[in-house]
Amino acid sequence: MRYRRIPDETIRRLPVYLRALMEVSDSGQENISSGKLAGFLGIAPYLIRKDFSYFGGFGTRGKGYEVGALIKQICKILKLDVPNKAVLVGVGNLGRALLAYPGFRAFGFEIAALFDAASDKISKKINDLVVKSVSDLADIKEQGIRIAIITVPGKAAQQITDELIDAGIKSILNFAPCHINVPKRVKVVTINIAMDLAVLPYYMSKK
Amino acid sequence: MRYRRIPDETIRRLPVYLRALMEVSDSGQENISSGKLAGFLGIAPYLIRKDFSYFGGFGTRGKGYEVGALIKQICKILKLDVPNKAVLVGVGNLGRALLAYPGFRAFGFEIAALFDAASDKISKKINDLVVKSVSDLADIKEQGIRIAIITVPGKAAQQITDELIDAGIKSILNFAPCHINVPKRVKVVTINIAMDLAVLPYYMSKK
DNA sequence: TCTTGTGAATTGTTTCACAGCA
DNA sequence: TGCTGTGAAACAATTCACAAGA
Repeated sequence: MRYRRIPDETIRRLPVYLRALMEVSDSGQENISSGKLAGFLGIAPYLIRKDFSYFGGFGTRGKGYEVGALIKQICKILKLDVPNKAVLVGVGNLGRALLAYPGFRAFGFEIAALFDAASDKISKKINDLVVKSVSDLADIKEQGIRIAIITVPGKAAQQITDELIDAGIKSILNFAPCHINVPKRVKVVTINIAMDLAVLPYYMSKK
Repeated sequence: MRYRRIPDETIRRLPVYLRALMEVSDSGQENISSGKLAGFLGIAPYLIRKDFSYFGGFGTRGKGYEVGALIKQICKILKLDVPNKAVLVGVGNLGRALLAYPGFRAFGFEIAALFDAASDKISKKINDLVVKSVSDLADIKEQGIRIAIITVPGKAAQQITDELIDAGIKSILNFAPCHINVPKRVKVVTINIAMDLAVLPYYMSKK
């Protein structure tokens, strides 16, 4: 295939493939076809093939894809082949739930620092990590952390974002229910739980 | 504008607009232009105008959109103008965090029933709700609950989904890190926290 | 003059159909 | 025979440019 920019949608699906492949691998299977994978994932087989083809065909005709090799390849593409440290800002209910969430580790992520604004939380220890004051955010510079997870109230989100960027953060997973302004070089993914829920009644009424 | 199907992406943005408009309204402003709103949201002004235009022009040229009327209109489109009850299945860390999450209420959602599989959680009371056993899921039929939020481990997700559908659930917000099979008439939105995080290293390395 | 509303152009993504290799 | 890989077609969403109303 001649060179083409890799679609963002393809990148978004790679972790989905990765997780499914890790499960297939655990079950001992060494090969899987796009059709089988499609059954697992609810994604069309031709879309799976096209997605994989952007990175150079590593399937075998008649046989499917080699699971182990594919896992390695996707990890490499996504830069998950090295450990990734993240800082969590906002140790409320959601923040603490994320801290206990096992899904991050599976992709090689480690939450390596905690910050909060509330004085009653600062200096408390959670999961072997001491919660620090947001006024000390600059500390993460020395730890080489480039990813931040924000679970602060909307009102605080922009200021925390600015401080994180000053402290060298290069990408952000944002749970605050609002848009945050960042320089173009910084990537933001916003997860907006209430807003994802809010579309359901619309679709329900259509059926 | 001649009739056209409303894009899914437009629907997905409506709650975003709604939340911003509620803030604008709280601040006392009665009118807002697409340009101003664009500044708030990081969405292009012409896209905002096009989105609103699908529902019939309710702006005024030279002046902008009437905030109160627009809020009412979007609520009506999304069917958020009536209270919506939801059931939460899986009262782990994430489930409890969602239970405490104030964002749902702002859109008129109420978590009206809790279920879990773990016997040590069953019959416990959280926020005035008693946790029931998943074997009693059929109970929700009588309560007229049509929306479910699933925060169970991946392994349990499909079985819970099937039982929810038997119990009359029409749409699902799924936090389990896997695809769930449902009949076409049921709408599923999956939020996959770890997978949203997993794309960040890729984009970081591009800059 | 300001700002909406919208056809047309552009860009991006998915689906199809099938050639070609194991 | 089974399944990949991929151009081309179809579909979907965004961006542009500008006419027209307040």
